Formats: sequence, C-alpha cells, structure tokens
Amino acid sequence: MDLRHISFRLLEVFMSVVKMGSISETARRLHLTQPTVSLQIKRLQEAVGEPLLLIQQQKLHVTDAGLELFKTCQQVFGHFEDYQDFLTELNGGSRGRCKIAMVNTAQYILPKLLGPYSNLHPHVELPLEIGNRAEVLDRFERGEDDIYVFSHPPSLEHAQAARFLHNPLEFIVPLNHPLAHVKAVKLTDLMPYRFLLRENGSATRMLFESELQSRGLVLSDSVQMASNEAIRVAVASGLGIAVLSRHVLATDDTSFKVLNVTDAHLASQWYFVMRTDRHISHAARNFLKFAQQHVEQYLDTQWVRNELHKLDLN
Amino acid sequence: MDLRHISFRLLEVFMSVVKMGSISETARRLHLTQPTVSLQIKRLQEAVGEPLLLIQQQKLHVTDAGLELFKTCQQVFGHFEDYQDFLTELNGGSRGRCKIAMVNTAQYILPKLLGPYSNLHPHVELPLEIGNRAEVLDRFERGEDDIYVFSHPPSLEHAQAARFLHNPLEFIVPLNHPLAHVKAVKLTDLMPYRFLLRENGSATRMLFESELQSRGLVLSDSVQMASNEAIRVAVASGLGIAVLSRHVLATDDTSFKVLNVTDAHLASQWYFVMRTDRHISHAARNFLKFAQQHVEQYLDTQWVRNELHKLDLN
DNA sequence: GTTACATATAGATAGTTATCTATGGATTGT
DNA sequence: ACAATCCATAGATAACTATCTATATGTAAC
Repeated sequence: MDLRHISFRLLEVFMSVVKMGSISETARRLHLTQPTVSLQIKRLQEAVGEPLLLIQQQKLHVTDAGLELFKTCQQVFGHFEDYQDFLTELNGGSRGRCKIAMVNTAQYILPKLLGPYSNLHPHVELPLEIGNRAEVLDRFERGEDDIYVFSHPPSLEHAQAARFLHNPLEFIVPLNHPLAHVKAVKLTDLMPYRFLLRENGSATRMLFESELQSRGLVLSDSVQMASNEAIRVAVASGLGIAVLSRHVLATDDTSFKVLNVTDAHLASQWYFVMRTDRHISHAARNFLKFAQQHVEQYLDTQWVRNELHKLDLN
Repeated sequence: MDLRHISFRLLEVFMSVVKMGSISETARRLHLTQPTVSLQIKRLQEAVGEPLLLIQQQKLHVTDAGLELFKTCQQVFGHFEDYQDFLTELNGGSRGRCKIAMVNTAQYILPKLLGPYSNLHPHVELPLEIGNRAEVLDRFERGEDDIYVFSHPPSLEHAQAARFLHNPLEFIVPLNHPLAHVKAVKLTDLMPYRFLLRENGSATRMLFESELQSRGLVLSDSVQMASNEAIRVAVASGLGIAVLSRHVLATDDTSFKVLNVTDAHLASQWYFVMRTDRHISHAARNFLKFAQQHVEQYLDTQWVRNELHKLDLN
C-alpha cells in the first residue's frame, strides 16, 4: 500500500461509493461525473494493491480488503473531526458534533436530555436521525452515528450498551369506548376490539405481540399505522384501541382514556448504544457523561434506570 | 481545516519536524532540501488555518494546535499500519475467505482436504456451497465463488481446470438381490432391474446414461431420488439397484453389495475449476497450492490424479 | 431486441504539487 | 564584526491529479 498516492479526497470518494453501493450514485451526490469516480476507485485500488470493489451483475460488492479499508477510513476521519473540534474549541467555545440515531418512540423522551445539554453547549451540533428499528439498525451496522438509542439493543459484539430509562406500555381507548370506564380489565377483554399498531418490527409491537403469543391470544382485527401520533389521534377519534409507550402520552391529554389492565404490565427499556470499533466523537462521549449525571434531573425519576456508568467513555 | 489540501506526505514531513525539532535536520533525514521542508510546513499551516510551529530564538516551538495534530497523525498512521498488517495477512493467505461451490458428490471427499487446511489457517473463512450440477454451474456462470468442484468441467473459455481425483462408479444391489452373490456380471444383466437414479443432470447419471446409450442399452425401470444418501438407503432396503461414486460408499458398509461388473468401468474425474476473468482471493489460491502439495497425503492415494500444477496460481 | 442503466476506457486540459537552486535575513557564539 | 547556522522567500520545472466529454461495453428489464 502506497500512502503517498492516496489523498483524503480519494478516501472520501471511496467511502461514499461503499455507503451508496454505486459509482454513478456517488458521482451524482458529489457533483462529479461517473468516469471520475470510476477512475478514483481504480487509482485507489492501485495504490492499495488489492481489489476493493467487485462488480457483479451490475451490483457492487465490497471485498474484505475494501471493507477493512472502509473501517480504517471511518476511524481516520473520526480523528480529524476530533482535531477539527479541538481547533474550534481553541478558537473559543466548546464545539463538536454528536450524531444520534434513535428509534421513533425515543423522540418523545430524548429531547428532554438533549435540550438542557444543548443549552449548556450551544455550539455542539446535534444532528438527529429518527427511523424505525430496521433503519436505525442499518445505520448502526454501518457505524454512521456516534450514539444509538434502542429499546432492544442489537448484538453487542462490537458495541456497548447501557440502560437509562424504563419504558412502560399503556393501553388507550377512545373516551366513548365500552371499556373506558371499567375500573380493571384483563388483556383478554381487549381482544375483540380493533387494534391500531405500528409497522412490523417496531419495538412496541414486537413486545406486545410476543406477550400475546406467549399467552395464546390472537387479535381479532388490527390496522397498521405509520406513526405514534397517527395512532394517538386515531384512537382519540374512535378508530380503535392501541398500546403505546407511556412516554408518548402527554399526562394531561384527555382525548383518550388509559386503561388499567391488571394482568399485563408490558415494558421495555431504553438503551444508549455505542460502537466500540468506531471512533466516537468527543462531543458524544461528553453528552453521555452529561446524561449519566443528569438523567434523574431531566427525566421522570419514576422511570429512570441509570446504568450509564457501565459505558466506557474514555 | 481543509483536508483536501493535506496529503499524507505533508503529515509525514510534519511529524518528522516535530520529532527532530528542526527543519534542516528533517530535510537531511528525508533527503530533501531545507526550503522544501519549510514550504511543506507552510502549506500545512495554511491548510489547517492555524500556526503549528513557532520559531523563537532559533528554536522550534510546537504550538498546542501542532501538538494535537501530531497526536492525531500518530493515531491515523497507526490505523493505516494496522490496515497494512491486515493486507499482509490477506496476501499471505492466512486470512481472508475462500468460497467453494461443489456438486453433491464432492462433499464426501473435499472435507478431507478442507479440514487440515482450516486447521493450518484458522482465520480463513471457508463458506461452502453444495448443490447439484445445474446449481453449481449457475454459480459458476455468475462467478459467485472462488473455486468450483466439478466432475465434468464446463466450458473453459474463461476458466481453468485441473484434475485431482479419480472418481470410480460402483453398482450396488440389496443383499438379497439375485445378483448379490454372482461372481462376475455384465452390464446387460442389470437392465431388467429397477434403477434408482439421481436427478437429470447429475454427473453420475450423465456418465451412466451416456454409457448405456453408446452400447444401445435401455433401462426397463428407473426411479429418481434426490440425494445419494436416499439412494444408498433405498438400495439397502431392497427398493432397487443403483450406480454410485465409490467415494460415497463407506468401505465398511455391509448393508448392500457391490457388484463386480466386468464390462463396464465407469469413472469420472474430480476437477478444481477457477475462473480466469474474476478476482480469486489469495486465500483461495493458497488453498489450491495447499491441495497441490497435500492431496496424496489426505486423500486415498489409490485414486489421486494430481494435475494441479496445471493451474496458474499467481 | 430494444431501451435503459451501470461501469469502463480514452483523450484532453487546467490546476496543483513536489522538488530543486539561488538568495536574503535572523540569531548565536567567538 | 564574522562565520556558522537556521529559517524564509522567489522562481523554475517536471510530474501528477482532478476533472471533463465522448464513447464503448456489458447487464437487466420490458
């Protein structure tokens, strides 16, 4: 491998190609022409002395050497980003960036931590990615962000995770629902009604369905909806009933009724997850330290499960 | 900081200057002239947008920004050294992947080579694909694997092949079969009986049928079965007779009888095949070199036909 | 078989970089 | 003050790089 013939630009282009999985697509994104990108890759391969990408059936396939180089690049650019942060800090003001990817439901609680943190460090950029579990998992696999928020952490082979919040699920029904004024109901009582559910793979739905299955219950009718808001509004307007994270429900929202289901106490946990094989920005570590010290202060103490000390933040 | 105007060479020179504490000294060490080094440093400082070195009283003083950059460089070069190590292992064939696709029958003999090889190189991944001839041929056409094992190699326009093992076929009958205790039989004697055959396109069946056709013989009855095991078991339980690769038969298996057919010595050869128009992993080349040197050692010498030297493995 | 899309190759050009030689201006020690 | 060092600047050049346009080639899909 001849480093002298490798420029950062070359690596940047290479990384983009790996991420996009396409030379043409990369060309478009970087405002280059396709031959330019092809040539860059070719040159990089020559400099490395090893094939990095194979083209088969019009699909790019990243070789082992290519994948390893990609990881190396992530680390290297990470270090330069840190250095950049150092420089801006040197010029006054703590800065940096902390990229967080979270699953949909987390967007209701994470801001309670992000807000105070952002006030404390106004120059830290906090780009947030919000997606369903599959999307976030995908980003996690590629190591695109500094921190991930999951309720069911993925394989921890190259990552560490720590719990910080209990996530109880509640059953809600329209105000005029037959069960709305029943003091105590059982899970089976709910089965005859139409359930509004998130898409398959959402953590809430997974949890609910595994509970049903383990108890041999089957829903008589269910409708899939794309977001928690949609479900909340739909329940309020009488379209059906639903199970939602308590954190999604404003405590003073009276447009629906929360049931007291005595024989089902569903709950998951929120985890902060960070990769151990990727460079984590200084700002991100800093945010996690902040979280470790202040979760009790900014989140409802009743639900806090602060295990963030488990994370190695150095 | 503008990474695009920073090259690894620039950083290398910078690191040397910091280590030496002198521009002139660095110039001498790197076989450059002093102005060259001065200029490099100047350029780097411009790209970083921050002074890195101060000259005071004829002494170089490294600024904070400079020191931090130095640390960053150490990390970055460290990552590339790691990557270099990875590449070295990859090239030495002691790491990497060797994808092999083989036809069904080969699964009885190839492991005898793969086992010892895998012990020798535990970091090499060995994903195996086992399928019938059509499936393996399909993979071959698409170039999905590094090595293919065939008994009748396909068109060699974009591939090279070399024999390594003789594959004799045997006729087997149930223990209670009329022919079971006949000392010597002829092929025509077998025609009245029901034959259990692999699916159309299997190498064994192809070989057998072409032999029949060339001698104008026709089977009176045949049944198609999906696997060699199924056929073996079916023969043992008296369902019919069959022709199978000797390598499929355990020598100590007494649940059937092997016939002595005096006028038919059917045999095919096992070939390693590799495409010439596709990148073949170092690990794969390495495996073939290993095979070339050790087939006699790990396979029954009686059947070895080692022509692997024909392969161009560089 | 035609169209659409992806990648590869060739040839051209403007711009950048690495490097040199020659020279000038500091600082230090004698 | 002078020599010895050290670093900075200027000017020159060959080599290399990034990028383009135009075109060819190879799959996939209709």
